[in-house]
Amino acid sequence: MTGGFVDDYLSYLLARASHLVSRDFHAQVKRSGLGVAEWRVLATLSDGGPMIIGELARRVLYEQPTLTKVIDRMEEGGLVTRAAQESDRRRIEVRITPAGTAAVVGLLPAAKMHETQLLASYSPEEVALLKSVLRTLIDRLSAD
Amino acid sequence: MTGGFVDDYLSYLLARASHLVSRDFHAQVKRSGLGVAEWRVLATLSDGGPMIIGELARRVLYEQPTLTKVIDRMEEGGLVTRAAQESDRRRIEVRITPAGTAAVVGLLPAAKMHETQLLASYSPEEVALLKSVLRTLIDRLSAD
DNA sequence: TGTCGTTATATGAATTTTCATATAATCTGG
DNA sequence: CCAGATTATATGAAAATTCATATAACGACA
Repeated sequence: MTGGFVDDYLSYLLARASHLVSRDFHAQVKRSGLGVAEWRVLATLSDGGPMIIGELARRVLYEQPTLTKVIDRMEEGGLVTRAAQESDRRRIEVRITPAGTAAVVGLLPAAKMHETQLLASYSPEEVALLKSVLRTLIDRLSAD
Repeated sequence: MTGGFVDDYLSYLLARASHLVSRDFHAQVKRSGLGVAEWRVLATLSDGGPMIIGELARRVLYEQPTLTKVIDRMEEGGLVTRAAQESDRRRIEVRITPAGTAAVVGLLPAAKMHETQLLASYSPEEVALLKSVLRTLIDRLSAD
């Protein structure tokens, strides 16, 4: 069952850890009436302010055409608004609405709590190193 | 751009690192004529031998009905075969074919090389701790 | 200012994925 | 041995995702 190539392969460890770590919380997200895509968009916007489609797509790990359709649905549902920037009307700024904020406000502390529980059995040094390695990987691979 | 909740959130760091780490290699997989799902299935089977649908679905991080359809296509394409176990005919064993092996055989060393390059700038201790934390997270969350 | 190359988002058709449930085999208690 | 509960996979309709490309706005330069 274990011991082969795959079980020591970084891509697989990351994919599986990511999958499992998200699983329980994503179930909670769905119970609250949001999909995972909506959760990611709202968490990102509520965290960092308005963002254009392309940047938001990179942030939430979707292709641009996929995100455009997610935003279509969310705009329809009143969770976000869409408006072209004055200075460059190609750039469409997505902005969270009060309804969107209301939809995530309860999930944000739940997410923090979920993370705290997950990491409770590791030392602060281990957690710091884990996050540091992940962040440097991300930074390096984002620079394209 | 940085410094908010999301940028320090473990789920997000894992998802983004996983996404970026896989991106280049997945492009290579697609150039070789396989999809990501096919690559994962073939890598898993070539690594660990035949496996029933349900276990394989957990391994490759797909829902069971999704994997059933992936296996439909792969069986159609001659990459795997499907056969019920003697002892329990509900359990369908998926087995890699010579054609399946031929399709992944070039990718496996490429995957190893990709990982080696990614981790080249970290110390062995950092790599060991990273993988150890990921594995303990996985083990803990798999136990359900 | 008009044309060309570039960047940003949208769209449509085809594929893939999901959700709920059907089918089928096995197990369990009486 | 039988009826109901459980487990494993398959199926079908609906939804989401992707790929290629269309549309539209901007930038540079003659």
